[in-house]
Amino acid sequence: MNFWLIKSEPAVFGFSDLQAVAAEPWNGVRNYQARNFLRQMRRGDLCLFYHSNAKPPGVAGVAKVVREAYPDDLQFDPQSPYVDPASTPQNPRWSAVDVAAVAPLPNFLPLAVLREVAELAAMPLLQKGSRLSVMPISQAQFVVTVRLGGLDDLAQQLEAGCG
DNA sequence: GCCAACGTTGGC
DNA sequence: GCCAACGTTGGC
Repeated sequence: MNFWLIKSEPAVFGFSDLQAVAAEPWNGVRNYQARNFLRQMRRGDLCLFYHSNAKPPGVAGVAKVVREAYPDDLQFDPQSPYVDPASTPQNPRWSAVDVAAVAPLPNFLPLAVLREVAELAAMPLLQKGSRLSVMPISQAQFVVTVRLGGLDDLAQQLEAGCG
């Protein structure tokens, strides 16, 4: 299993919005590096759900991948701001996955708190200039984060290897 | 292929 | 609102 961090602006789509639906297409990603990470996602992979452009920004919950990469519909939609005229159904440029909520963090973890955790110092999110909306993280980083966030059971399951 | 200009992200 | 960092575009 792999672990990821995905960003969303809560004013647009926050973790509570994810909890309100069975699954949500993670589309509109228009950065090649982020797209390539989307394509590496596998069913069952777990994601930290990060609120960007928020007050405060931080990790709000845990989500999981429920459908692996498929062509992002929005690239063909002339009405969408995410349309890409250079993309064709025969050769789609952009991908989406579907994600579903697993659990909210009982303790929301603000970015400022994450920065103080030594075990998380290498997380891509915390690197200078990091702007990717989808990034890989290690299992250790995921476990440390969800434990800090109050999901002790999930942390324990993953450490026991039966996650 | 270089690089300046521009747009976007996202914390503060 | 500001601005640093980064990606993309397009002229040459």
